[in-house]
This record gives sequence, structure tokens and C-alpha cells, in this order.
Amino acid sequence: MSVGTASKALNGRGQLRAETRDRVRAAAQELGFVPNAVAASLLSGRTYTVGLIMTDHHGRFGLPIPHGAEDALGWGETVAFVCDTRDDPIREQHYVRSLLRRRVDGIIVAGRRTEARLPLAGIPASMAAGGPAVPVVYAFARSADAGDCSVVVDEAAGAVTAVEHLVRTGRRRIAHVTGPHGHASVRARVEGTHRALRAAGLDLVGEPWYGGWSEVWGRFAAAALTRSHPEVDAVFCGSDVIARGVADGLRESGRRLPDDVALVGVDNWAPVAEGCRPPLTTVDLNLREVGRVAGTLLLRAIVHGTEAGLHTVACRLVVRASSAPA
Amino acid sequence: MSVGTASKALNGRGQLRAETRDRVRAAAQELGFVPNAVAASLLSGRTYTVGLIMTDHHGRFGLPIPHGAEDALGWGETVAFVCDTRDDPIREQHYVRSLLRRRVDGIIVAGRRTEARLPLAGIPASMAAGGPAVPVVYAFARSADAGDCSVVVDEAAGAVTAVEHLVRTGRRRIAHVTGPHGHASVRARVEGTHRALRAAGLDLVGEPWYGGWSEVWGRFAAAALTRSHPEVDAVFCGSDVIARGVADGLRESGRRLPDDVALVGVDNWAPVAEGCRPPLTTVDLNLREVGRVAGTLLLRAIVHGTEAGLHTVACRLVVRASSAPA
DNA sequence: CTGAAAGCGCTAACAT
DNA sequence: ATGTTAGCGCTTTCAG
Repeated sequence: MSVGTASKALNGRGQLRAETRDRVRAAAQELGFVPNAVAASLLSGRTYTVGLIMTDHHGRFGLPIPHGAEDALGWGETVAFVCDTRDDPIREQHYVRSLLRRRVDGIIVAGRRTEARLPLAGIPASMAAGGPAVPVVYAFARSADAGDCSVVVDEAAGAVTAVEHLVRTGRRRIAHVTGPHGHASVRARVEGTHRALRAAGLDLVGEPWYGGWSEVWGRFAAAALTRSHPEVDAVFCGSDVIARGVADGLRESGRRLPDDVALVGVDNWAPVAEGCRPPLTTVDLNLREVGRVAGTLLLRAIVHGTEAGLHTVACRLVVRASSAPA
Repeated sequence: MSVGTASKALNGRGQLRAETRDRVRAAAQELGFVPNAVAASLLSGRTYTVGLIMTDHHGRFGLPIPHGAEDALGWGETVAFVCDTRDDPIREQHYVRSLLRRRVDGIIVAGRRTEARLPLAGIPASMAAGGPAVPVVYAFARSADAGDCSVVVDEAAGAVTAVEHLVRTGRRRIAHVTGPHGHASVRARVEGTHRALRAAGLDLVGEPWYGGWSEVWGRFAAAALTRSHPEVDAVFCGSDVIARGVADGLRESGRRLPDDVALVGVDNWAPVAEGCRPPLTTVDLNLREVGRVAGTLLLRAIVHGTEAGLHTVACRLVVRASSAPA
């Protein structure tokens, strides 16, 4: 029995007598033969392997993206090397080199911030082997180079959805309590909030309240807000954690939720949104879908070349009790 | 210039004139040469690759373990294929086969439950290539086969630490509100609680309160507890989320925290523990350390053979305001 | 229909 | 000190 024949039998290629093929397969089974994908890669030039570079695997935002990417990459057909750079450019460089040496078919770069990031350093346009560049897809944090392929969330549209929901359920005096002014996410949500209010012929109650991403900030802001703007009947918050603090703060200022004030958060972070009293209506950023789209685009890029530009994923409003009609 | 010479130059092996070596390296740099690790693996038999099988990457418990494993595996020296089985044995099988075909040097299996799990199916004692079995290390959820290598957390000892802390800070009437009775984690924590109380000459206030892993349950239990056992001056909770509910429930029953009642949770899940009022004292399960130990053991197993048996990681008490001395 | 041989990129042993 | 060669395990021609 020659190795060539065995190869054909196991891969169902070439012309073989059915009996021979079955005999080979039986023998392989018997011997516990496991084909060597490394050797196959060497020949085919494809490893069916991708790199997944995460700037903060440890933060919770990192989670849904690999999950979605895995959905797209298939049940182990293509498998991902997960690399957590911990926001360190040195580590990132190191990982990129490692991935290139391992001849990954492509790379997904997942960031945790909305701001555009520098393109991956050290991806040669054409590798020594003479092959084409390794395709790269940026997820959540887009590349600053518009010629790269990025998958992003339309956060401003998410804010619009949230505010439209509040208006539709009868709220008119809407305030916005959010995170640090410096974050692109924060600015996008403020922008969307203003746009939706304008479209409804309304004005924001007071200015946006900028602060930290914490419950403490939410509680503080709620207390200040009810003092300066007692007429407020809804608060759109920049995150679920902030919203949770706002909920407690409002209750302690004597407001009933949702009767007196409705509340909407962002993130749909289950333990926080469901533990909130009342359970929190919130904007889900669809991060898993971001991962899924990034994975799909990467697989396509590997075969057909990169589809440059921005690919946008929509947010989804998850309605819970905190925003029942007044 | 022969390929052999180039190889020696780049890897610093063999005898070469310094000038030749430098010339080769310069040329490699110039051409953007990236060595092919796949080809090297084929020859050396090692891929410097491991599989990281997670039963729920999507749950938050999955997170710190890969983080710690990555610490141990080094900056991309060895890199991990992360596979999320989503608790599906079919997917698991599929991933195991995929990893074996890719000739990973070893596999880490990380579970999210404390109960022992079935050993990985389909790991042949000796692969067709004639090589030795692929080493496997189980993390958090140990293997049911005592001959396997597992890294676990001593959760009972964690409970002991928590209760000892409460006793040391002057509490005498301690209750325990926890999760579902069926969980091994829950039973271990109950056991540790009883052990520590007995050692202090105390009895648990009432029976353990078994329920869900939710805030709602914690709030309900706190209300019931203050009714049936008004003398309670501390509650050890089976999780931070439960503790958070208990905190709110106690406050609404008129208890001041920590003056009247002290509170300790388990998980040290920052957003929950820090958002709690007052911030929550809690038992950190040291999952990152679990991952780090698993990674270290795996690397050692790859070189020197598996160190069978149970390797235990200790918990760590993180003291915050919820347990200030009465 | 099956067997033999070349070659993927690299390293290690040996020859020069 | 450098060049040559064999072979890692596989697939793919091309001959038989």
C-alpha cells in the first residue's frame, strides 16, 4: 500500500476502488491514525488558522467578539490563536511576528475602545515567500487607515434608538448621564441623543453629565440632576453600570421608576441590567455580531481579497421594565 | 549562499564567520524574510502551540483562566488555540480532533463548574506517529480520572477564610445565603462555613439558604432572614451577586451595613463588589492563578511528562467596607 | 485503478 | 567556515 493511495483514500480524491478505500479507512481507524495538518499546511500554503489580537481580553468587552468570530470560523475548520496584548505595543508587535511566523491565514484585531487605532505594525505588503499580504480585519476599534477593513458599531444610531423609544413611550424631559468626555463612544452617544431629540422637537434637559463609568458617578449625578432639573422624566445613560447608579440615586431622591422617571442604559450587560430595580432597558451593542461579521469578512478576504472600508453593525434595543410608558 | 548557512546564521547555530552571519541577517531584514514556523514544526515535531478548551468562554468565569495561562505560556513563545465548546460534547470532540491534527504540544481544559468532568474523549494513549500521548491539564473543573492532572481551587478553604474573618471582626451570629444546592461549589462553601464556625465554637444562624445565583434571590433571602432570625449580625454569601441583593434587602429591612450586619461574598467580581453599598468584602477564587499554574504544569508536562493528581490553588480574601468591625 | 517520485521550507548531519 | 543532502508527512502529478 503506497502513501499516495492512502492519501487519496482518506481524502476521497482521485479514482479508487471502493473496497480499497474502505480498507485504508479501516486500517487508519485501527491504528488511531491522525492526519498531520502541519505537513498539509506546508504543502498547501494555508494553515486554516487565524490570529485574534485583543487589546483587553481581560475586560468584559473582549468576550462577545471572539465568540462571534468563532461562530463565523466554523467548528474548528479554522481555529484562532488568541493573543491578549494588554494594550502594550511591544506585546502587540511580538504577537504579530509570532503569528506571521506561524503563517496564519489572517488576523482579526479587536479593540475595546471606539477610537480609531493605528494599523497593525509589521504586516509587510508582501511576505518573503512571495505570497500576498496577510489580510487583517479590525473589530470594534476601527483602523485609522481608511484603506483597511474595519467592523464597527453605529453607537450614535444606538443612542437615537434609545431616545426615540423614550419619546415614543411619552417622555419629554430627557437627560443624559454618561462617561468621560474624552471617549469617542461618549461623544457618539451624545451626538445621537441630540439628533433624536431635535428630530422630535425636544431639547435635552440640561447639558450632558460627563463623569466616570461607575455606579458611584450615576448615584451622584442622579442626586444633582433631581436638584437642578426636578422636571426630568427620563434619563438615557452612557452605560448600564451608570444607569444602575442613577436608578438608586433617583429612588433615593424620592422618584418612582419607571412611573416618574424612565431609564435606558447601554451595553445589555445581563448581571447589571437584570439586577437593576426595575430591570433595565438598554442598548445592546451587538458585539457578538461584530465578531461574526469580522470573522466572515476575514474568511472572504483570505479567499477573494480584502473588502476595504467601514462595515457597520446596528445596535439593538432591549426593552425591560425601567422604561414602561409613563 | 546556501540555505544551510542561512539557517545557521539566523538561528545562531554552527560555526560561522561573524561577518557572514551579519550579512545574512541584513539580507533577511532587507527582504522582509519571515521564517516559516510550520516547516520548522514538521521537522522538530514540536509546534509550540497548545489548545485551550473552554466549556464557556462566554460566561465571565472563563476570562481570568486564559489570561493566567497566557502569562505562563510566555509572550507568544507558545501560543494557544482557544476553543469554546459551549458545553456541547459534540463540539468538544470536534475541537479535540482538530487540535490533534494540528499537533498541539498539549491541551488545557478549563471548565466553569467545580464538579469533576469526564476526561477528554479521543486522546489516544499514543498517536499514530508513534509519539507519546498529548499532555492534558484540567483547570478549575478537575477530571474525574484521578490519574489526570488537574488544577483546582480550594473553595472550602475560601469559605473558612471568610468566616474566620467575620469571627475575628467580632461577629457571632452568622448566616449563609448561597446558590443552588446541586452545585459542588455551593456544597464546598457550606462545608467550609460549618467547619470554621465549629472551630470558633459557634453555630450557623439557621440553615444555609439555598437559592439562585441572582440579586433577586439575595434580596428575598435577606428579607426572610431578618424576619426569622433578627439576631443575625453577619451574612456570608455564595457569590458577590447574591451578596449585593442581600445588601439591598438588609438595608430595606432597616439594618445598617456594616454596623448592624457584616457581609462577605465570593468571586471578587469588581463591578459588582465595588458598586455594592458598602463596597463588598469578598473571596477571590484566584482564577488567574489557576490558569497560570495550569499553563506552567502543561509546559512542564510537555517536556518532562505529566505530573498527575490534584494541584490546589488557595483563595484570597479581599477586605472592603462591608465587613468593618462591628 | 495503484505505485513511485517530487517538493512544500526548514534543520541537522555530513562532506568539502 | 561553508556547501550539500536527506528527510520531517503530506499531496499531487505522472507512469505503470
